[in-house]
Amino acid sequence: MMLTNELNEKKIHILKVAEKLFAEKGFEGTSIRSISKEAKINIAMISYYFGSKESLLESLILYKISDLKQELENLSKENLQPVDKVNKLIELYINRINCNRGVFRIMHFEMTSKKSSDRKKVFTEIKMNNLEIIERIIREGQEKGVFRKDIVIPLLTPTILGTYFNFFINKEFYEELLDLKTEKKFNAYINNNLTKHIQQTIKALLVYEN
Amino acid sequence: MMLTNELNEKKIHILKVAEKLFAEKGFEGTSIRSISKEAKINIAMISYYFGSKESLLESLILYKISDLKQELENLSKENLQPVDKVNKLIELYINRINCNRGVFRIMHFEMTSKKSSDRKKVFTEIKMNNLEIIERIIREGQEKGVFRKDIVIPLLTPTILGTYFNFFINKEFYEELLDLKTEKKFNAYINNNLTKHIQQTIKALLVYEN
DNA sequence: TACAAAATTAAACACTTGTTTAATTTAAAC
DNA sequence: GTTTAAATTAAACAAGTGTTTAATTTTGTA
Repeated sequence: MMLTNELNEKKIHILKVAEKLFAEKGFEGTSIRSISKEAKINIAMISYYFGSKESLLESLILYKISDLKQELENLSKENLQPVDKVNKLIELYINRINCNRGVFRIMHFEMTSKKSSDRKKVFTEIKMNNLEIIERIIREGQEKGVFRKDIVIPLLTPTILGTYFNFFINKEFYEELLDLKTEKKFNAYINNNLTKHIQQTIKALLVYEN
Repeated sequence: MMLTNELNEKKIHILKVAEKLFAEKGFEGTSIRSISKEAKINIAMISYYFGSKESLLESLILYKISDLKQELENLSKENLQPVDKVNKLIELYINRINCNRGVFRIMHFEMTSKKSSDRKKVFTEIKMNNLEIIERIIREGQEKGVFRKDIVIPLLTPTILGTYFNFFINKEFYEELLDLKTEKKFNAYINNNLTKHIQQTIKALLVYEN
């Protein structure tokens, strides 16, 4: 019955459609029917391929973030000045998340209520892993005497990701305020101005002495 | 038919129950039936009192944030050093939002899909207003020569609120990581450590020179 | 007490949801 | 060409949704 973890072309097609709709309407707000309609396949095919809506989401997330870990790992081993490394980390993070809004929005906002505890474990693991990498980079900067010693490292991620997500959540507001009404302008602002803002913020926090 | 905007005891009771459930399960995830069950009233009473689930949410939001504007207004007129004023602003913001998680979570996370455009207008107005007050405070600090001149003021809010929300969204992760497993500990951490982290971050950004 | 308005109720309504069934078509293997 | 498994379909299913109805109880007033 084709209920495997492998991804063929049709499964990928479905995942892409699902991602698009999830990004627009959220996970709960997107029905299997709307996915099947948009993907031009029969409703039953989704259960046939993925088993359930939940498993579909799981497949989507795994499909989308599988190589982020490796990218971060590579970065942490690069030979860069501490500040540059952090800047690059932020740039990589924001760009990556911005390219995969749909999934990350669900991961960050719609996971609170659902408590499929094995999935929670997977996410906790990912977060733990990312935190360890960041920790390594910060400690390196501290040892080189560039960063302050009293940084609460686990709170850096909320500031980095939170700034992005809050900006993104208030998309319409900032589109109006900053004249970013085309998708191109909006993305350009994120990749330039917003990323720079976050980099400045984190740098200031890391090196500023009272 | 009791479809007014005034709030009697029973309506407030319903709002409180709704807030609690919304905080736990989200707006879409909370059914009118569950509200009526928890509030120990008949399902029909909610339509009877509020008209619809949407209007119930609207009532809840207005009920919860009606006096925040005044608080901010008062703060901006206080006679404080720029840094202290910003710190107090952050403290007030975080405390206020943390006390009204349920509503703010919905306002920030569940408004993307729904586009009841008159409600959007109300929120845009609130955001605009808050931004103006922050702008006033920052400009004051710039004129006094304490803050940098090149601050992108509209991006301060995403960093302040985003940090909080991202921390809150990942509640379970940080409960584990930082040993905050009781509600008391968690709230204490927010009111002390997290607030301080945000204050440090914003201060560093505002006064740090490259 | 009698009357009218308000409050409350159980039941029904119309609709959407995710999932499953059982029949049919397509594809592959022998 | 026949057989067997996979892919695809339309239809049904069971459960849940927000809302409305119409009947009943409670309340306040004359």
